[in-house]
Amino acid sequence: MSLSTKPYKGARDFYPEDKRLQKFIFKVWRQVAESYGYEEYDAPIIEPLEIYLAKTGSEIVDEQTYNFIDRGKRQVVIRPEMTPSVSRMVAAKRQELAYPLRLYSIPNLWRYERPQRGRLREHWQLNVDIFGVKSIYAEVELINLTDAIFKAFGANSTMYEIKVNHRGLINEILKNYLQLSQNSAYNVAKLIDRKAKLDKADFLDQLDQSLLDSEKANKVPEKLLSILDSKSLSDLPPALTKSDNFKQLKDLLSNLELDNVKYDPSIMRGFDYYSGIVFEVFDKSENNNRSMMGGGRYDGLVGLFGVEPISTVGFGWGDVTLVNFLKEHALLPQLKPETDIYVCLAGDIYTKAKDMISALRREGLNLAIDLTNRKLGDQIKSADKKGLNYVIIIGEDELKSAHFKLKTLKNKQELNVNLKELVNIVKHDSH
RNA sequence: GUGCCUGUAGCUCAGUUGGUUAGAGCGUCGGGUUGUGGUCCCGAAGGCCGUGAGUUCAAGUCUCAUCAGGCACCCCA
Repeated sequence: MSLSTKPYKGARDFYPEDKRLQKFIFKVWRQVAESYGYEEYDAPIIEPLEIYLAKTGSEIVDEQTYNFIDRGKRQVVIRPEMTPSVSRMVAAKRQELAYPLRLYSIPNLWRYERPQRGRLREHWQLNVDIFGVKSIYAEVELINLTDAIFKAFGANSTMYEIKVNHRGLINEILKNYLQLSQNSAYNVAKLIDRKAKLDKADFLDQLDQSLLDSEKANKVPEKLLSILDSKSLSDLPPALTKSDNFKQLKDLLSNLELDNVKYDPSIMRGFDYYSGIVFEVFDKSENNNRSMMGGGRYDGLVGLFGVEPISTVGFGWGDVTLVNFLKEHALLPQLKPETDIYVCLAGDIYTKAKDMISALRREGLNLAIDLTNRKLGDQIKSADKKGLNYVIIIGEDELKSAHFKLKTLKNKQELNVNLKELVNIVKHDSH
């Protein structure tokens, strides 16, 4: 019996090629977040169970976390999301932080679930949060930031759609407008969340099961369907347009100068802690039929740590869904290896060539030396296989003349150059 | 946790209504002479057909179980 070479189910190995893509994604995420004034932070990958219990949503904690009892008999969890951690950190230094506080992080998160397209057991997630802003300008900023990231990856607004809704407005609809019981409201909320995945008949069937007879008699299904069919805020019944929540949504939409944002009454978001506006971005391609990223306002989470609550808006954006998006729209860049030059040695001259190589490294070039003393053809083959473009050959002749044979693998060119010329050519090409 | 689909070489797959020693392409390794790769030519290695049972004269092919993977649901990035 031999050991399996496969990575753990739902988790990934990152070979250099994969890691290069990840580095590229993180770089874009960081650049855009920092261009909006967000600062990077991090937290432990293990957290006490309690910080998820209160508000995350029970199924995630009960059934989808990696959790265990540590040697000190503490119940701990490998973080399934970042929001409770950052809330904890902010609560801990609530008095001394400067607001608005803008934070971002790219944690690796784990959830115990069956892997499928766009959903693994592990992913890297960009988390961006702004603390201490009560107005919808916080939401405006984060949605604009989201859009800026898409643009930075080369996407255009026909490739994705930003959908917004308001948790408070949903609650008003369910409790005041439709007058649902506590229990029915809960079930209907979960059902609305699934609406996009159900066909009309199934949706109606499940709606029927979620409601009390008195509610059905009260025309709840008809009223609800009419609301869910709303394509814009102006389609909502007049009774709802007077609420503050409605006004916030309206304000938000009028402040966003994007042509791919729209109100969608079925956007719910899974986490229980959302308290205001929520938003999600969807790939317009049918092949990626699930939410790419999402977020919203959660004004109550910091307060759970025993301090005065702080208004917060944040979002999470997973790398798996992003890569699917980039692939789908042919936005993956050609990424070059980090190594600039492959050094082939003609003969056993490593010791003599060392100074020459060091001199090149001092010029800021990345050099990989072939240490095998194989035939030159085999050495060049290695460079080609690694995807490198430049090869220099160093042998007795080159050491004497202080020149290199610089080979460009792409076009088979071979130049005899000195150190300065070599540096110029390679640097010019790779930067 | 539930459902559906799929397991044949490192990878992608072909294997006729069950019928002798299991196939291709790519990849790998070696060769085509001495300091020059990608093309081309020649050659080689590499499979208990996921695993276990059953049906049959005969199983890669049929049945069941089991494991693994994919997709969908649940939930969510």
